[in-house]
Amino acid sequence: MEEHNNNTASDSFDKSKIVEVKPLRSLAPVLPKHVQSVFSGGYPSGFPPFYSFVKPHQIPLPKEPEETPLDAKVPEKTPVKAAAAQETPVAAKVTPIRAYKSSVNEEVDPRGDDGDNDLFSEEFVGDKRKRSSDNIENCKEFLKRKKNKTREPVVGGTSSYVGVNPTLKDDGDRESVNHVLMTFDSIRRRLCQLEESKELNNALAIKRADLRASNALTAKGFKTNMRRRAGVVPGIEIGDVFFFRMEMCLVGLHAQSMGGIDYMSIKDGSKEDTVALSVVSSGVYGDDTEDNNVLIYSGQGENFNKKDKHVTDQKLQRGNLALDRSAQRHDEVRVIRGVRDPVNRSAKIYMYDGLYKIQDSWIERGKSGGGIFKYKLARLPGQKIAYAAWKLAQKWKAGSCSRNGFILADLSNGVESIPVSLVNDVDDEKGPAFFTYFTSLKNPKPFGVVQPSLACNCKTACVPGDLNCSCIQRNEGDFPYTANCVLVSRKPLIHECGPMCRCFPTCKNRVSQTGLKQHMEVFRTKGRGWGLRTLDPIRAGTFICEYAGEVIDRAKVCQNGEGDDDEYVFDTSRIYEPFKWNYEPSLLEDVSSNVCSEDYTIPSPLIISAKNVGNIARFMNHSCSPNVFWQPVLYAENNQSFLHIAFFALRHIPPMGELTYDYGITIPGRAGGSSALRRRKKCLCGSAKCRGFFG
DNA sequence: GCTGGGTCAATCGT
DNA sequence: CACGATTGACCCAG
Repeated sequence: MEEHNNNTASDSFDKSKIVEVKPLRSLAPVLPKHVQSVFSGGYPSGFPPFYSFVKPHQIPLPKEPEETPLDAKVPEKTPVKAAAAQETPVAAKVTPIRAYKSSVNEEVDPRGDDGDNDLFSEEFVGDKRKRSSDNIENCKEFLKRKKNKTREPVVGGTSSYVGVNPTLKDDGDRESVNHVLMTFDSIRRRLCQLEESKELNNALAIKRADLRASNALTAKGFKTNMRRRAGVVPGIEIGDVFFFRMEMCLVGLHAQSMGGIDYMSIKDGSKEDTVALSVVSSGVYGDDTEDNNVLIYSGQGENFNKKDKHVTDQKLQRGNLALDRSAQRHDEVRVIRGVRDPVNRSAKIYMYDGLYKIQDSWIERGKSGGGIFKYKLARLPGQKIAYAAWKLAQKWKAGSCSRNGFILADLSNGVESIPVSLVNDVDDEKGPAFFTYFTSLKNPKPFGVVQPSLACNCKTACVPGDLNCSCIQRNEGDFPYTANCVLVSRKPLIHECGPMCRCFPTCKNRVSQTGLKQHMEVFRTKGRGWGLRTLDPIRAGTFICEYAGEVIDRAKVCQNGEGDDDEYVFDTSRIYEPFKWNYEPSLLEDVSSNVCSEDYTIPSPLIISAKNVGNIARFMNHSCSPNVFWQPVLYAENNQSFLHIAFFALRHIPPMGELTYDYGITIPGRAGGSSALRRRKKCLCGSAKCRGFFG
């Protein structure tokens, strides 16, 4: 494999290219001060506890809040205060959200009155297909009932699902916000999967999965921060990103599903008044300015009537009136910046950019001649840098702007199709210790299970719902990814198409083999060595990278066990804290679905050392509230199946967000060496749910 | 590959 | 309680 050592070639599929990075020092592990049982008590049997995600932003960390001063113009002290001020003002500790397993359902039998059953049944043979068509039936039935305005039971009763604590429905916190967002997206992904697999059969399409998912949650009262408020929304942090307007509705950031201005009426003594709460800048009216702390916002109202071709002025009513009143009272208005998604041109990404005040308003003539209200909003000083950081990141990506601490443009030296920059604006370290950049596994061992047919015979690309595809068959009939290449559900094992399959390399069932898609950066953290962060916003379920390195056996780990040699070891046999990521079928009325187990089944442990050979994954730090998870992926090469470890985004990750995953805990006595505890490192993740140790 | 028009639709206020 | 105003998300034609 190593004979072609050509760094200049740019074929990202060629895993054999190797690049050398200058040797430098590496960070020694910090040893724990005292011994502690990490998972003391374990979990209630039967269900995994839900992660807390209390402090998902690793930048800035509470202990080092001024890390990454992205904007030199901001005085050094202000961001610190801002970060503290932005801390959700939760008065009392709220009981954690309970997760419990869905019991056998007693939901309404979706069959009966619907005559569409024939659309789904014939072509499918076997148990799984039948259940799958039931799922579709259930969804359709649910949607039909929703249309007929049938009231769904609220939390409690016989329908069991993972709900929102009733006390958090009005006033939420970080945990409830993340819980709602993750549940929303899990359902949305599942609906996409159902829709895409159904297209082959010409059946009724489930369009607008975002709206359907929102319906499903709304029907169950699965929302948070429903009390309308001006100013800070508890649990929502400046810089949070959203991929659908509905997401902002569900967590109380902006209640209008379409309208750009959210407002409410208030009673001021005997007088009724109206206040603007938030605005969503769609980024299409030319509302961007040179200064990222200023937003020119256009009022609402049709300016040009297409029917009678009549041009009208905007009226000082509704949202426009609310903005006017808020301007007079100097109220704070939440601002959400909408930006067109460069990856998916028809989609938009939204970022919460904190509180602004209306400084000025005037009327302009629009292109068609009608009067348009304009509002100048200025960002309140002292808030954590968010939208401006995103803009800066875009400039850095384009190389159109110099930056502090810049060391290397591409750590992978051309091996990745997208450069991986190296920066350190923290200390004098000039780079990580020597290693060889490589994007897959060296010396992999064939997977222990004999597969009857390792490859599929699809002609161009495997199509969701095509049950003749042997790769889809091995995924139990489900296509693991949506058309956007987003993972739908965690599974014990994902079967991808491989080099032996007849389908093209562009087949959507090869997500983990297509290389880096996001702009990544290796950066110096404060106190945690090097870390990995993204310059692009990443949506939940997105493939990030494989854990590349040399496959080693346990004896080798023991042998290397002293010192910091095991710092770069990934080991599937560690204890990993379980968490729920997949959709909850009871929320979908998808009750007959066989929900994927989220327990991985790996017959023999896979141990990978990225000490000498590896990719960006080796720089990802540990967190007890991570935003990335790993997933075993299997595909065939040279008549044998090989297991790979693929990393996916656990939730949306904002630009400049650090990527972290749970390193797990080494089973005592198994790790080799005299004491397993020796290897454990003090955790500095700063999460509220921090276990204190990892490794 | 990109744009622009068409379609469907959720939410809150009136 | 129904309807209107708003315009996002996505699709398809050009």
